[in-house]
Amino acid sequence: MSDKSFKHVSCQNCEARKDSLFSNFCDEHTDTLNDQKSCAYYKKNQGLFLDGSFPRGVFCLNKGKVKIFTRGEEGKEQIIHIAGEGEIIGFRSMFSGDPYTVSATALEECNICFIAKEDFLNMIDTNPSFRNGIMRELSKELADRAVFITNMAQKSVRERLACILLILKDIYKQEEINLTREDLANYVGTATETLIRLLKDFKEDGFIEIHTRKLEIINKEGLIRLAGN
Amino acid sequence: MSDKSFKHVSCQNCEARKDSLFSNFCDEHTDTLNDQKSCAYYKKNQGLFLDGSFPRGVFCLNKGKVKIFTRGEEGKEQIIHIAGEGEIIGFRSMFSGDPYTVSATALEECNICFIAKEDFLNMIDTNPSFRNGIMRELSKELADRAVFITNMAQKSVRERLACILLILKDIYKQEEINLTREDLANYVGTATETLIRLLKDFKEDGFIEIHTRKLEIINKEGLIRLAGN
DNA sequence: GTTAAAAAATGACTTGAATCATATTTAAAT
DNA sequence: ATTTAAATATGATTCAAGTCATTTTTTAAC
Repeated sequence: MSDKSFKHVSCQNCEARKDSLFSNFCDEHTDTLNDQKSCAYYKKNQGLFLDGSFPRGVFCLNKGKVKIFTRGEEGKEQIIHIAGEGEIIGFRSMFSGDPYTVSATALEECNICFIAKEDFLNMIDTNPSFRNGIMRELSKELADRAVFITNMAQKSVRERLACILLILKDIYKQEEINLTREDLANYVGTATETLIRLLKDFKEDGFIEIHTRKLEIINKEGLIRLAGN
Repeated sequence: MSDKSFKHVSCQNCEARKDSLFSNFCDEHTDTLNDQKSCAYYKKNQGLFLDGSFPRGVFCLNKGKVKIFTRGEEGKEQIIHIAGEGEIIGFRSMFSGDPYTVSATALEECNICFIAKEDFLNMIDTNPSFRNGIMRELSKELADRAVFITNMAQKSVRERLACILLILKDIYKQEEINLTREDLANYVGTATETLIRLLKDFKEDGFIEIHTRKLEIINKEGLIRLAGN
């Protein structure tokens, strides 16, 4: 399962790249990218980087899911984002000389490529359309986080869970949502016990099906109505 | 008070520019900026832009304070940020073709310059050091918002109020903090009544002094301890 | 297959903070 | 100065959601 089929995807043939900010690279740029990147396998719960450490480059997620999180005062995680296939991870910290302010950990077996800071910044400087893509992405995330803040401030835990399940649906697509209850609670911003109780409610209300730890959304419309945005 | 002394600051002599992303513009670039910008006076509660409308350029705050906010489901405001002198407002939406996702309103009498989208984007394309400054700023805000989300999720209203007061202290500097209780509540993410009660507590605990609507922080250390980060 | 450990679930209890109602103060308008 | 409206303040009540304790289930390790 975790054999070499996981490793050394070429950028030219990378399916994930089609959904990524590298998607409109010309052949030449793609070749260069392929030469510069290195490719690695991450097992479940393996960290990509830690809050406080210094960034040496960016990660590009070929296969799997990665959680991006901060830690609050008592060390409790707050998940800020879950990255899916094709996402570039950690590019926000390329532009300041500062250490990471978030941590990233593989949520499942992942295949992840790495591009050194120098090469990445060179792409930014020399490829205006790529640069624009990056800036657009930065802005989009800024907008997403404003919504996240507002939801945290104004919605009930129940409504927030509905929101998060809808977000996860978009990330996991046809796959079932596969997160620990604790991770899910740390994304919604609630206690694990509360989250478990709400999942039970959602099951009884016919919004989701629970297959041990995996979740399947069976009434998206209902969740949208509940989430209320 | 709100006479023409407010208007037509030149970029060359602008005090606010020294604290802004335009600070290391060379003389030539500063002259160009000065030619391109237009200058306007905003009265209290006047809007700069509204969520959903299309951006036509960026605003540069010369004097005053501006709140950046979203609206939740029932129209309740959530303040995301309060901009002070020298801040460029609305540049996040320059990079996508999308409408604003937040609104901006003057909190007091303001003097605000405007730079058309085209001119601004031209600066980004032709001035790498300015561009880097902008990208650094985008990243910094992204980091700030991750902290904001975590605080919302994990801190009590009391702790959040302490955080926000400290943030406001940095924005208002020597001035007293001058916000309605409602705005402050909409920044902390709580009900106005709860906020009022907590301000009273903070006064009794010797953290702040209340001069009718204006707030003065008299025990910063205490607030830092309470805020806990 | 058995054991150990981690994750998920349930119950009982407590409380922070929201809501609703109303009063008082401050600021703005005439 | 007087009226009106907006902002601030206070009291009473309710409830969503947190915490702590314990049990059951699932997963991983040997």
